[in-house]
Amino acid sequence: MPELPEVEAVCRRLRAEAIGAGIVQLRVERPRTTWPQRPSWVERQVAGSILERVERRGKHIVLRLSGDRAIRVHLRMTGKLYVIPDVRFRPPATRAWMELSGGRGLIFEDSRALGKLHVYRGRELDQALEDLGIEPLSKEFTAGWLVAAASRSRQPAKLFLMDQRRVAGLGNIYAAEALFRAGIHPARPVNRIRRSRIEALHRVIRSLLEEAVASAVLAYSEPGAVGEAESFPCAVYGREGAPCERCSRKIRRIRQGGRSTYFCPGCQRSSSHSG
DNA sequence: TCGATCCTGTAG
DNA sequence: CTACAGGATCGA
Repeated sequence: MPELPEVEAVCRRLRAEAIGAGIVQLRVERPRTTWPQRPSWVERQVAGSILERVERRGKHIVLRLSGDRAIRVHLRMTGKLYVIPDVRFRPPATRAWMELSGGRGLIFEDSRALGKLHVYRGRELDQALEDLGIEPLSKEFTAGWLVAAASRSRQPAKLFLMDQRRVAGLGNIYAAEALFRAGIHPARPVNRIRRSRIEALHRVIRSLLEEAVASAVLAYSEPGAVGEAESFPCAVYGREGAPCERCSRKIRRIRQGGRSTYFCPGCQRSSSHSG
């Protein structure tokens, strides 16, 4: 379920609930979850360590452990990572889990089982993350950076935004929402978009993500909330056929890179001369 | 740069 | 039954 804002919410909650906890044991229920690492090896690396820090890089969750170990979790489409009070009561779709000190459980639940969990020692983690692009909420992500990156690519705007090697953390929803706010047609090659509009795109990516993080954190802090942060009010995503909130034209859906793209044909024109 | 693929669940 | 799902990777 997660893009950057939801992953960020998960990280914050884990920090509040699990920092300092001992990891009594890790169990991998599904070998493919840690592939190509062997489950038995992964389990051995982690047992007996302390959870010291929780970090986010793009859509990846990094659990820093004592003993110079790190766990990297990617939730993909349907993954959830959360603490339960009693490790004995695990949901059916649990793909991996940790017994924390005191009998609590850290659960990696994932109905579609596309999510991943890997363990790294020392510097190995940096290698695993080296292909990831810039953090869109960092100070390095400037308008100038985006203008330069866009000028070097002929990719359609939406695929450009979703390319994790460029900007890390945007997915199908927030890429579409950002393009709507910036008034950019999702199929438009990024190197043919006016500079001022790329600068606008930079601004809306920031504000959109900040809003979405706030919204996800709020939704995810509700008691009982376990994985969902489906609270963000989308202007285009999932609204095919509904009227655009700005111009009342019908939201359209097209296919890009095998995925659905939603956009407003009135607010996001193929030519750069839209209003 | 595209399509197929990895999986399971749900909606139509 | 088919289509689709907030992701990423692989081979053609």
